[in-house]
Amino acid sequence: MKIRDARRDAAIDRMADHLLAVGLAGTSLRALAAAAGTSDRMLLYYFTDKDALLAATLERVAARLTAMLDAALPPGMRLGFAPLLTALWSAVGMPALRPYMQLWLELATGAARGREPDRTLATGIMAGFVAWAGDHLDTTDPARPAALLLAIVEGGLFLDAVGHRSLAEAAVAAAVAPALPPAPHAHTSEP
Amino acid sequence: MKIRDARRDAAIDRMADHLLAVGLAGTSLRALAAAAGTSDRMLLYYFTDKDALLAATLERVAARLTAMLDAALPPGMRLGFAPLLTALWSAVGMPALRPYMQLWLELATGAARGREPDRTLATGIMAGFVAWAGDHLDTTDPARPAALLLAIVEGGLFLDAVGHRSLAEAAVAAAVAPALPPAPHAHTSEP
DNA sequence: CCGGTTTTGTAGCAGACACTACATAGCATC
DNA sequence: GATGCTATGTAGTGTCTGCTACAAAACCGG
Repeated sequence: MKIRDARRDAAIDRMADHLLAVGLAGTSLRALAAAAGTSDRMLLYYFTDKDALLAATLERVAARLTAMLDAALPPGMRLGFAPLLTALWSAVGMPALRPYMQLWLELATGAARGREPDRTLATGIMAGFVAWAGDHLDTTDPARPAALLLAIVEGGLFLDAVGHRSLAEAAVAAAVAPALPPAPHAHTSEP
Repeated sequence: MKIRDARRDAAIDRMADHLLAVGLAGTSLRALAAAAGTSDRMLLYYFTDKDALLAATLERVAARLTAMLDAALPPGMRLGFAPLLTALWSAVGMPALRPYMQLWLELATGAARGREPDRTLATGIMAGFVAWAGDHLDTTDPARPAALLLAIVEGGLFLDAVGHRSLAEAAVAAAVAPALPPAPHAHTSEP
C-alpha cells in the first residue's frame, strides 16, 4: 500500500503543474495521465473519480500558493492597511503566480454556480486568505479592513484578467492614497 | 434575407436566456438549439461557428445588463464615491442580476487565459463599466476613484461567488466608512 | 517455488461534441 | 409552369469524453 501512495502523490504534483498550465476546462483524464507519466487507467486506480482527482490536485495547488504567499510575506509580519495592500498586490502580480490566479478565477466560476468540489474548495481557500489577511494587519479589529483589502486585491486581479491591468493598478493606488475618496462634492484644487 | 435575420435575432434572445441559465461551459449546440426552438443545423446556418454564435449571444447579454444598470442608476445621475458605491453594490446584488454575474465571471475566466472571443468581449464590456462609473461620479478627476469603485464591486462579487457574501458586504461597508483605513500604525481607541 | 494480492496494460463501451453532405421543401420571379 | 434561391430536415462523420472488463504481469509471504 506504500508504492501506490507514493506514486499517487507524485502524480498529484505533476498533475498540479499541468492543471496550472491548461486550466480546469482544458484538461482530461488522458491529458492528465500523460502529464503525470502514467495512463488514465492508473489515475482511476489511484482515485475513485475524476472529481476526487481534481480535488486532490487543486488542494495541492492551493498549498503551493499559500507557501509562496508565506515566502513573500512571512507569517508574523504585521503591517498597516496601505503597506500590506501594496505588498500583497505586488506579490500576486508576480509572473510566477499568474497561472495560480487564472486557476483561482476558474475555481471561483465553478463555485459561483454551486458546482462541487469547486464550491467547497473555493470557500475554504478564501477562508484561508481571510485568516492570512487578518494575521498580517496590525489593526485592533482587522475584520473590516481585511475584507476591504481582499476585495480590492481580488477585484484588481479581476480587472487585470479582463485586460485592464492599468485600471487595477489605479485602484490599488487610490486605495493606498491617504484621503481615499476626495470628500464628496469637494473638488481638489489640483487642475 | 429578411426571414433569416428575424429568426436569427429571435434565436439570439432565447439563447441568451439559456446561456444565463446554464453558463458557457454547460452549453452545446444541441441544447442551445432546443432552447431557441430550432435545430443545431439551423444555428450553424445562421452563424458560421459556435464561437460566432456565442459572441452574438454574449453581446446581447451585455446589452441587457447595461440596460438594467441604466434602469437602476439612470445616466446623468451623478453621485459621490460612497453613495455611488452603495447604490451600485445593491444594484448588482439584485437576484435578477445573479445569472449575469455568474456569466460575467465565466467570461473573465476565459479572458484571463486569452481565449477568444472571451478576451475581446470582456475587455470591451469592462471598458463600458469604466465609462459608466466615470459618468456617474461627481468628482473632477474620476479616473482613480472609478477604478477603485470597480475593483471593490468586482472584488465583492468575487468574494460572494466563493461563498463569502458577508465578507463582501464588510468590504463595501469599510470602503463607505469615512476614515477608510485607520492611519497606519495608529490604533483606534475603541477596544 | 507457489498462491494470493497489488499493480498495470489493452481494448473497448456508450455517449456527447462540433460540424457536414445531401436532399428536399417552400417561395419568388420570369 | 420552369428556374433558381432560401430555408430546413435527415443522417451521418470523426473525435473526444469518463469510465470499465478482463487479463496479465509483478511482487511478496509461506
